[in-house]
Amino acid sequence: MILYSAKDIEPKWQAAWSDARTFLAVRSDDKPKYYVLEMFPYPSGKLHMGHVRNYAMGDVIARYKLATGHAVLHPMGWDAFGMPAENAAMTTGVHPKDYTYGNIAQMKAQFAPLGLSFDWTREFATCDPEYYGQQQALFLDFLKAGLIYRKKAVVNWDPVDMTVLANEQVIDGKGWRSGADVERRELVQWFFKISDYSGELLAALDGLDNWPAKVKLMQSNWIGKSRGLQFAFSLVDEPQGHDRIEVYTTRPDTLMGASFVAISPDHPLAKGLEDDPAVAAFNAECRKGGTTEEALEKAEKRGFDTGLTVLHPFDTAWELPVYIANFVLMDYGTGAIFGCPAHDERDFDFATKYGLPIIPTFLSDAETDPVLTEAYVPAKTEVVAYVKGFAGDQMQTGNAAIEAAIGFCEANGVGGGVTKFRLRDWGLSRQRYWGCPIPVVHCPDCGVVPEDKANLPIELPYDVTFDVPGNPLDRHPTWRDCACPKCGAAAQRETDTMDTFVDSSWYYARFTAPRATTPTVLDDAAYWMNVDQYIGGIEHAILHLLYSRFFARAMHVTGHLPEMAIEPFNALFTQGMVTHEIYASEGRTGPIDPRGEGIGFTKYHFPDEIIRRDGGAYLSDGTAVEVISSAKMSKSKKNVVDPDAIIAQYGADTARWFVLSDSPPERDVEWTASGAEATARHLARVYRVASEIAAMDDGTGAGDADLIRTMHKTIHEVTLGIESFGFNAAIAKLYGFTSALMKSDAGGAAKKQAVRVLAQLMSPMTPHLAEEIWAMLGGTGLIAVAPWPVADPAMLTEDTITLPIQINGKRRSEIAVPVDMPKDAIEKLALADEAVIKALNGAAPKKLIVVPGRIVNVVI
RNA sequence: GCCGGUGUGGCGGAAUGGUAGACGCAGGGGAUUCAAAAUCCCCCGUUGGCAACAACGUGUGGGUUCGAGUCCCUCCACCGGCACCA
Repeated sequence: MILYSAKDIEPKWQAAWSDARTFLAVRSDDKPKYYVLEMFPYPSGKLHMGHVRNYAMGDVIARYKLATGHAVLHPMGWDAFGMPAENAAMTTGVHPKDYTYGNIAQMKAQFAPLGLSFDWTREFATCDPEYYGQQQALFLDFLKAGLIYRKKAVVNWDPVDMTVLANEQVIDGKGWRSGADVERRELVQWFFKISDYSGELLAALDGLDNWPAKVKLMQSNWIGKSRGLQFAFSLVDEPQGHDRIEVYTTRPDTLMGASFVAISPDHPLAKGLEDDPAVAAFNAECRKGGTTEEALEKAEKRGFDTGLTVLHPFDTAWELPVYIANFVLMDYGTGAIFGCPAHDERDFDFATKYGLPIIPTFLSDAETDPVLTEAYVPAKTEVVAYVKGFAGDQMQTGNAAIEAAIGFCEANGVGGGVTKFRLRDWGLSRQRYWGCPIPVVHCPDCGVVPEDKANLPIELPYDVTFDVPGNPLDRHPTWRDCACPKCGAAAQRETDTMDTFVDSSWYYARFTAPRATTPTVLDDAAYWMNVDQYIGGIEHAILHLLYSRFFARAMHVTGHLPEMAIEPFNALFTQGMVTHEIYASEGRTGPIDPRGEGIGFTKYHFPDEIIRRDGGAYLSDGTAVEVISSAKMSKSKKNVVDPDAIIAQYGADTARWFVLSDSPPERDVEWTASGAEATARHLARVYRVASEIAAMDDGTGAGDADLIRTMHKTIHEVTLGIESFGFNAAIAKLYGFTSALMKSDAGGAAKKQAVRVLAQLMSPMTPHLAEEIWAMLGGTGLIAVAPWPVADPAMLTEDTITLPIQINGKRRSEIAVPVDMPKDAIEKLALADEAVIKALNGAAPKKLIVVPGRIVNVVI
């Protein structure tokens, strides 16, 4: 018996592809181009199964497109800046640069045995000066084009470590290392004017036909277009010279129910009142905790009565109290709101807490002066009776009421209707070392001066230390010192670096000309762009993808991309995670750091430490282990399976096939040892069957026609499956075809034809095995570039089909009919069916539904 | 808290509004073997029944429809995102 050995065949074919330069992206005049891109990885140093899945999917597409005659661009690179390298520097003393490039080398070595069809000649890392220098050039062009500006913005401030923290480093409102209460503090930072594009980024979502609807919806909600009323309350006294409070509301229809005004603790008026120690203390209290919207929204709603009052715009005898409230955000609208407790749950709670009036403006019936026990929030389409309103009595809530209210206010000189977006400008400044330096200089005379492009790249200095928290660039003895590009005087560099999202916002464009001495080359970009298929995690649905869409537009405005590339990703696919069971036992290993292993009293175990028997799970010493349901593979939970080990045991084809076969690609897939074994067994079976068939004489057999028909159906189904990302369904069809091939009594000629097609259909998933079989059956050249098989349409239809017969929607019988039998003939046949006759019992059916080719339903 | 998604046998899952459970795993039975491994064949939602078959069945509760896993509403659970994790 011939045994299948992945170990022997996989390196052989990888070398063959490499020698033939099979995956080199080459522009072509006579082939259509196809650009397939998977979100590039952060070089953590360790390839995990999630990577394998992501890149296996991209590889299926890339190889399929190659076989269907495209000039394919399938590049790979590294999203290499970021916090982990600095954390490693702090904990182990390794330099971020050495750490990062070391990790890249390791991961690249782990990629090799997977047999992925990358064009490695285009590889780059975002931490290469050749890359980030071009990014600095883009920054300067964006700055010149007015797409970048400076303003104050809040950051998480650790008052003990005296450093800015990422949201991830704030745990329950405390700094992850110091444990100190985090404060929100303002810093002057650089911003991209993404909000200038709010309307366009929203409108253009409509054209993204091959994006998941959910991603478009999430982006749409994130951009958050709203229609509302902007107006001002007059302050009764004029504290600190303020005579009015500007308010934006999306619910002007509740204006008659206003019972208080609340301003953000960061509102100029609130800050102006800080001479009062009580106000200062309250504001300081509000500034505690992290900056995330989640933290702010979940915090207890608190208010401080300033004692100030404002006048209701429609009744100057009506004074409303002014509160400072922790739930009002300076970043939204005007940093001030009015509260209508009757029709908003949060305002209702606030009013109850502080004893404020609750004034209904509309009700479900005409009841007057009711006492509400909770906020009354009518459904969008509910018709309500207004007791206090703008347009009289009966009216729908929702947009009609809001527009009516805006119209009434405008007519009476109270503010105006405005359209606002929720999307905020993108702050790109980071107070960190391991990122792209922002290429500006602070000159004592000229102020903020952009660097000369001739001085790019502004390289990160290597001689830095991480012994104290904070940005090493700030305390570097010489790196900051420079000459002002404008006047030549001694000046200092900006020490902030760029958000790593900047790096990943244009790498797809750089891949089209990765060695160019300009950010892009228009001619190459015009040829390869857009990305025809982009693949990555759903966790990037909003930020990364939105930033990239903005960046492509900004790059077009500054002449770095053609107009056709302003929506850089034609099609998007978001894949699920790879998960694994978690094994936990009692026992404390002690916290290593606040985020690491050993939190609480649970000890986790790697899958290969576990022995399954009698339906339980045990360690080798017999200790029982709790099996916790599957979750995303993570180091802290130890529920990881190392691709290296799987490849060593079964080969890359098994790993690839399994991660593609077991779940739909957009859903999570659970890695199971038994599943991997079953896959290995199946691939061995395919190999064995192919070997046996290769040894057959060319002849005919009784099953020839059936086998060839099945073959054409499989070609059709697998092709459709690949094109629609139905990899798991396509693989199920390949199982079926293999089994048909084994059972068939077709002759050698037909079987050889079928097995060659089987190899071709499998080749995107299991390329090495496919090449081996192809060679075994005398296929010409590499299967990777052999033309994709085409199904004969005539082979896809059957002459007769089985129609199920339902009685009152329940299946009761079936009839076999010619595929083109007319409807009335089917009706006659159905009524003649034994089960139908019995059920009708002589009566006529109430209704007879015939869906040709599908079903018959007899309604009695 | 807000936005988005998911929920189907013991398990992963399949199913243009039209036969629910394809395909795979696990399990059971058999063939082969001195025996085992490997391989091959059959069975396999739940309940009742020897069986034919019947009833029930796609997270919960309602609705639309001749017909709902699929569409609409409610609730529950879990997952992703929430602007400095990448």
